[in-house]
Amino acid sequence: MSEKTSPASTQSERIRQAMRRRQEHKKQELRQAILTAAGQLFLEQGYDRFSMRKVAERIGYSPTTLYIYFRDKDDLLFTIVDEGFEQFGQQLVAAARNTTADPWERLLALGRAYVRFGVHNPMYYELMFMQRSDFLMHAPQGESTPRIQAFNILQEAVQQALDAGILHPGSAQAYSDLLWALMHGLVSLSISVPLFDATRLQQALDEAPRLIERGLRRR
Amino acid sequence: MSEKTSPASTQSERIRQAMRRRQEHKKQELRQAILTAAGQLFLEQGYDRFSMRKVAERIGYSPTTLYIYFRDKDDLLFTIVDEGFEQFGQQLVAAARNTTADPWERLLALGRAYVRFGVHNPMYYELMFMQRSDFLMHAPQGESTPRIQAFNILQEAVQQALDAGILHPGSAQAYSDLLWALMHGLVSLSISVPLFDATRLQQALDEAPRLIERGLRRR
Amino acid sequence: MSEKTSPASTQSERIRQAMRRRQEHKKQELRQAILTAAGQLFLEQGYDRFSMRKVAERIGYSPTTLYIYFRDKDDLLFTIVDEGFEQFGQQLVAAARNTTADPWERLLALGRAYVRFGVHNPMYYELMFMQRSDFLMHAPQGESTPRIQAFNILQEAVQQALDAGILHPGSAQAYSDLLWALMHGLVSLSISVPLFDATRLQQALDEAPRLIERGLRRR
Amino acid sequence: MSEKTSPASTQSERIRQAMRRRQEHKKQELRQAILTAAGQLFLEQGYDRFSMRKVAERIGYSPTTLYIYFRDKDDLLFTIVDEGFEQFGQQLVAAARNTTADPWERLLALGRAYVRFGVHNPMYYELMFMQRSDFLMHAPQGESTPRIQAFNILQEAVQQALDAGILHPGSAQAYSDLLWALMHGLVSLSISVPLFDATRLQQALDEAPRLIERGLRRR
DNA sequence: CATGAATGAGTGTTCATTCAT
DNA sequence: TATGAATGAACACTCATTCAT
Repeated sequence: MSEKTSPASTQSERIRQAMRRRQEHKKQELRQAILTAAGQLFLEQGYDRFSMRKVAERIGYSPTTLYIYFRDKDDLLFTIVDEGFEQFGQQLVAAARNTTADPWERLLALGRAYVRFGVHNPMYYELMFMQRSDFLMHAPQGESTPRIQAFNILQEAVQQALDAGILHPGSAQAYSDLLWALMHGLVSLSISVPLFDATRLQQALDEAPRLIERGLRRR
Repeated sequence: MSEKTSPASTQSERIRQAMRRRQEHKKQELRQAILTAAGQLFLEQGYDRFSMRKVAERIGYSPTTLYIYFRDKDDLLFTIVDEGFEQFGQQLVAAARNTTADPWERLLALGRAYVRFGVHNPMYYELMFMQRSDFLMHAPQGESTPRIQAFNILQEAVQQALDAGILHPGSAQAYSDLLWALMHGLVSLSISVPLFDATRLQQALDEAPRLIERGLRRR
Repeated sequence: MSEKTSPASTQSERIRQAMRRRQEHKKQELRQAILTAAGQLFLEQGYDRFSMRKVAERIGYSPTTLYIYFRDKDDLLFTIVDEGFEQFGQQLVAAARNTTADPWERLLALGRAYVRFGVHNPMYYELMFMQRSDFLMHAPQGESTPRIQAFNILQEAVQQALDAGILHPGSAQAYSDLLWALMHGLVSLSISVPLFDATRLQQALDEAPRLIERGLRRR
Repeated sequence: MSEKTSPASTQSERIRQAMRRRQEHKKQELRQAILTAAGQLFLEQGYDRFSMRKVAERIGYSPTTLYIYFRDKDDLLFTIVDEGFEQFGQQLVAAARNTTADPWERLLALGRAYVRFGVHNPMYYELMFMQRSDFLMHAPQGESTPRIQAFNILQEAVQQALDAGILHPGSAQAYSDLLWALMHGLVSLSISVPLFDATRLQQALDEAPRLIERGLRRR
């Protein structure tokens, strides 16, 4: 009677529940396997060579099976994008949290986190911001706020910096969009333009904080 | 004897020549029609829904006909991209030329020209810098310098500004990459992220020169 | 408990198994239907008018379906060729086995078997030795010895005859190649030269053993 | 007045005739160029990769032009085959003529000539006897005897040898068909079976006369 | 004579998806 | 739950050939 799950339950009820849990577990495992395989495939072959069949083949299940876990191709990509936004949001939040004291430092931290996320998760990034940015405005399954919300944090940080008198007066949105554009430009160029290689990216990144802080022009 | 086209020519020769000219004209017209239709289709449906057959249908010709004018699908896209780079290069050069005096102004003019090109020619831009940036390193038909050369002008402008002591000392490449990233970020977000609409783009653009000139941080 | 199929099995398990068997059966049937239709088409229209789509049409399935059963066109042909070599090998072996005693008789039996195979299975023969002899050097699926191995039996028979002192001394390979050429000549002429009809083939065949035994020249 | 071509002709008539001759000459030249290019293409790419377009491209004329000189693709191939049979016939006749004295030697000479033709002109041979043997029974343009006539010479030589009592008594046709089969087997194997390489062919050829003369069996 | 333009028919192949089981 | 079977739609591309000029 020490089982806490539900106050009064027969043994058979408990067994059935455990089975269901185990099944649910397995189900989640396969679901995850699909997502993982899809991610790999996407990374290796790119968006337009990505196909349900190839994902299925990769995990050793039939293509049909994928449709048990995902309504259609878009639903799968959608889910990947969701996971992407989840991690993205977390990393931005973490970056903001670690630097509560100094608003300026927080801005820089957010930028670094953004670029790091993109460079370390090109697959997510490409889906989220390059190939399927139409997903941006959809809400993740079960939630009501669109994914783009993840961005509020940047705008808030800018606003706080403005409030603290650290930035030249101006529109929080315009400032944060400029920062977004700069970071997106760096990440997306490094993803899609072979010429813009790791070295160039790094050198640009090294210079970026100065650009944001004091601009390029000498006085 | 009043016909000037060629010193000694029979009437039939002249007629034939005129016919050939007319045919050539028609041919160029159709070729252009293909390119135009391809552009529209591309804009409406996006890169991965683009197909030769749809282009053919759109102009009311058989798919086979396209292959008279273009070797294959890539050749068609290639041609579009070429035209894109042609205009792109010209507009950058023009922008640089109009502002010979002030190196700083020239930088800003280049930036404005870049963004304007991208925003006014999203189809070109998407092919050139987002979907088929592999073309960047190819040389256009008949030439030997890769298309990317169009960029030297930016780097040169940065270098001149450095030489003039207008910029904080630093790497010309890193600076110009930063500027490129910023502009590319603005253009590509406005192209592929519906949320990043004209208003936001404009507000960011209005602020951009100040960012570049003096940064965001107040002193 | 009287069902013998597997020691302990529920009824539903047995039913499922039977279903699977039936399905498997059906699948093999369709697979065979494809091969048969392919064979017919090949015979009627020849190698270069052979197409996957026509095969599909012939069996009343969509072209796509063929790709469930065969990786691609070559795989289909490959499979036909495999079956051909299987039968070919068996018939040669059987011919050799039936005449173990007399090495000379074995040679003749092999020759007869070769020609009979070719004449009775022109489709196989054409693919195996005329149109896709590149398959000769591939190994059948799952095996490692190339298909051409089927030929060793002829060379061995020649060697045995040489060892037995029945043949004029000479190279086993040269002898067996000559025999091969003679038989291939007969079969391929009868397949591809309409003029070389059954009667002529038969009359040549009747004379062949004498040619091989004592030549044409009178002494 | 020394021009002999036609008894009474004005100068203009003669000029026109010369022009026509020159044109005719040019026309024949182009026709020949087409045939040559077709031959090369055929040799390089094989029967089923042969196409009118490629021939046209090779000579630098438009595909349409080929249709001025040849009714259709088959007509072109037909013409090639004709030329093949022409040379083939000549070489056989020459071989027979050079060895008038000894009927046996003549047979061998014919065999050698046959094989040499096939090996030196695989393109002709393949069209004539392997891929388009349906042409065999057509008559060349303007003639009435089918191309296959070229073979009478072999049958005649056999008959002469029979008459001279040099061969074991038997059917001339059966004997000549056997010889044909042997030679065709050697040539066609060497053409279409990569495994049957030059060395093996040569060794078989070296042994062939003995096979024909006295068979393989030791007495 | 030669061609440029054009096409209908056809090729092998891939894909997302559904249905019955 | 998972699957095997199947398909309609599409794709890029090639070919032999015709027509008007």
